[in-house]
Amino acid sequence: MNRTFIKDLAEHVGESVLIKGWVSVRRDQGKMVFFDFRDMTGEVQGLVTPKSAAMEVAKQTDRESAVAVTATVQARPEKNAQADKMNGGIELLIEAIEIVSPSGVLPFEISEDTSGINEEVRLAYRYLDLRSERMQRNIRLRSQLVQKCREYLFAQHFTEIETPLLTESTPEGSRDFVVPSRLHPGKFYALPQSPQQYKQLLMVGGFERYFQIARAVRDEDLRADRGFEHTQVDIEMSFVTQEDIMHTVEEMVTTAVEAMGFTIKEKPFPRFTYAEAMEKFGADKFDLRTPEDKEKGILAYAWVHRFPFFEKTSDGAWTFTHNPFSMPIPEHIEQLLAKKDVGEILTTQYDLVCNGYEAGGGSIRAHKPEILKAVYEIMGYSEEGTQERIGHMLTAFGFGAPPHGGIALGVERLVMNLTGESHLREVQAFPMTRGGQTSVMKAPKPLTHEQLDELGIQIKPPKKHE
RNA sequence: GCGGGUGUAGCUCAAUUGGUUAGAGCACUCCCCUGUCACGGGAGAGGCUGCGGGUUCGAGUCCCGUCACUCGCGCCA
Repeated sequence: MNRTFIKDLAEHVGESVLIKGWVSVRRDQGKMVFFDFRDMTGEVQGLVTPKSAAMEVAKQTDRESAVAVTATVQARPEKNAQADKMNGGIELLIEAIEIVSPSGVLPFEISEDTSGINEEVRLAYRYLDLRSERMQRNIRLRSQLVQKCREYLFAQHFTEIETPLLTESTPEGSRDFVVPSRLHPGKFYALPQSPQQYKQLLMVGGFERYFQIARAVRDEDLRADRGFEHTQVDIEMSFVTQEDIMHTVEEMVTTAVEAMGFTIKEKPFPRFTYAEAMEKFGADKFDLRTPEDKEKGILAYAWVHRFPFFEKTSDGAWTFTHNPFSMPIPEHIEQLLAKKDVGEILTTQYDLVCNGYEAGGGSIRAHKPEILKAVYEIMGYSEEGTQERIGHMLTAFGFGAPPHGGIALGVERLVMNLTGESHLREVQAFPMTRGGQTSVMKAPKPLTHEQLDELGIQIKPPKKHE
């Protein structure tokens, strides 16, 4: 017999069916035993009557065991119907239960919200935590969002391209995660903080419209809304203006979240200059929702643009505020090339804000070598230093580089907005603890001496604090 | 790196001012129960109070150290 999905059972009243899934709960009344069964499509009640041959197995069928159940679908007696529940009008009259895979005693309760459970325990048994209703909903919602974005982008003639994971350390930005090279002892790859340089090179490579569901990794201390790893919808387009990109992103986000049944507070997304945002909200990210909006789960997107390009570091040097590869706004190009009034130069950077979070950011890039060079000069790099860091980009831009720009949207941030979750871990399948330990498995771990030798790495004994 | 919070049964928590045998709910085991739906009723098992040291006649409780988890700051183009 073919398996029937639980959501389709109502179409099979009077028929014998085979379902497969898990036991959510068993209610044993002695002569009669009730079950709630669950598969990826839904839930249904089953019952074993006194004369059923399944009674003996039913008594030993524990919660969360994987089962295959043969049963007749029947309408519930009227007084026992549950109108508010999925399949509340039907039930399964069980003929046989096969315990496909039994479950031991659960380390914590997964039939209720698990957010109150100790994080270490949840993550040690993350595969059980993932069975809980809330985690199932969050992870599926995440998948749907990515699907909708992909559908939109493919419809707009984007090409999905993967960029390398083992790459070069970026001198700017955050601390790199590094990977030792066996073939080149003493040398290291870095994991990407973003596909920034590769996606720009893809523009030089003639793809014009690129996207990637990209993993990005940064070795900075964790927060509730920030992990070592995150995923971004990474986009880059050629022969476009800032308006074009903002329009495309806005349309993608709107199409995706509205297709999923969410409501957006204001369209087109309101825009604030950085100066306006700082004056009005005291921050470059803010929440435009009223208390009623929050209750209704409404999404309040907004753009922030016209950021300062540079800011002073503590030792008085200039550094970029967002992205050194950005173009200044058109009317400030001369000023940048002349390196005049550096603090007043504005960048083409635009950030997408939603419900108080920064959901993404991007810019028009400097595709002309002299503009990029000027940025590095302002930041105090010598000719040689600039060549060392970004000489390959300057070279590439010398071969008919199209004007281009893009954006990266944080998938976790977007899903947090959709679900109302305030913790990154609730929208990632296998997150880390705040201390950087992985779920289920216990990385990071020491390497064997053989592995270390092969990599040419010597581990110093940890420093003793006096 | 800094600051706050937490750590007691498998899970969530309680335990008066430092005081006798550390309790409860859920989960688990056994018994009873033919319409339950977080079923119900009865009985039972289950504890290195994170770890180490100290103060005290006596420490889950006070002190010092340490570890883990967590929230924020620094950091995060």
